[in-house]
Amino acid sequence: MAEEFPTTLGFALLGLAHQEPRTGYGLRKVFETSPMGRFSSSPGSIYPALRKLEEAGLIEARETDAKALYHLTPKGKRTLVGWLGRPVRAQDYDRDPDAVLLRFAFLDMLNEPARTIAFLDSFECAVAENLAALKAFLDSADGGTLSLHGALAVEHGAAAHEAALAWARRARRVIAAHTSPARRRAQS
Amino acid sequence: MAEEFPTTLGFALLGLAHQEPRTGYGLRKVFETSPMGRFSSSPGSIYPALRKLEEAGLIEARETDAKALYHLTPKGKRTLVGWLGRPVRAQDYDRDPDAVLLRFAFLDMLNEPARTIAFLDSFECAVAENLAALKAFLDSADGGTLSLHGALAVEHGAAAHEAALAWARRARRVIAAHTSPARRRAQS
DNA sequence: GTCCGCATGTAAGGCGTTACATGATTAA
DNA sequence: TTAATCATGTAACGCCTTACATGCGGAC
Repeated sequence: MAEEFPTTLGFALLGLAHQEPRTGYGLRKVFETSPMGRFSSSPGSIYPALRKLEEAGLIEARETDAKALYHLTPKGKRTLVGWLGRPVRAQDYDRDPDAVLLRFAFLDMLNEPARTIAFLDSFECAVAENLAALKAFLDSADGGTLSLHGALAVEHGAAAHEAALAWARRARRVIAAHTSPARRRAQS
Repeated sequence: MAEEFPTTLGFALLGLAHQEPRTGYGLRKVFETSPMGRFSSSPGSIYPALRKLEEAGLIEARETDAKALYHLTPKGKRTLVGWLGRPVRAQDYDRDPDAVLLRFAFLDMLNEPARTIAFLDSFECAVAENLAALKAFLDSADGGTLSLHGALAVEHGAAAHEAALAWARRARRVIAAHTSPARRRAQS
């Protein structure tokens, strides 16, 4: 049923372990000390998630120096890269914007600006679609069913979407600027 | 454990049933045809939630015209009003912004602009606090641990918070304008 | 010698998700 | 009469949450 295997939390762990092998505790610390905290809270979710990733063959604990550091298996890396490569659908951003941004955050591991740009393309489409839906709802309901407060609440959502669009455009510029002469030469 | 009884979905149902008594199906329809859809999805969550609200004595099904319409009991109304009156804490907005906006949307049932203003006060504080935390994180981590993509992802969050602040200020103006001469006379 | 941070878990509970099922009424 | 909409559910499953529990090592 639904079989979306690694959970958002699972992908967060996968991405972090790929950045640098860590212990379970080390992973927890990241959640506690960064905005990534939204994806977890304390051992009750992390340790079981790690075990499931391990059972699925996506990570392995390697004993290094008396510490068991988790690192990605090839399969784990494939899974992570596959996740990163998915285009952003409107429902993705609607249901769980945080997960979408998590994907963006990990996208730098690919070191392929073109992938990031493609991500931002689909991101903008998705957000624009959701924004249009909100506006359509406001137009259709306004002057009737919707209270003043209700309309304002929907407008909060619309404002958030507009901010996301502006962010995406800025991100695109930043990425482009960062991929200037030096890197572009190194790539081709 | 944690005993936060009515779930966000529960409060959504409470608020909708208070606006106007509806059948379970009628409530479902609201979720399917409005941005409130974020709080539910299909019967598997709504019917059990309704039963729990009924068992807790917050709503009652009244047989009207061969249809069972749910309406709030006095206790249900007290619970709802109590929820609406809570100040917004930083963690509230951080953990579940949607729930906070849902509260705002229902706030009009009180018909007390002062309450709405108080809500917006605490809302702004909460958002500002979260925004400051994100900025502090960016400042502390920048130039080191944080990748370009990571920093951009955090900035997306910051942009959303700033949009929320701007929205709150605008909402305040709209509410104030709506409470102009005519209503103000009626109130005092 | 005590406290704090490292490090790793388990147990109970609840809630939402998906998917399956069923019937009545009304419109084509 | 066949399809859609109204109307109400159940069952399996999984995941997160909270809270509890434990042990080691270093610092003061």
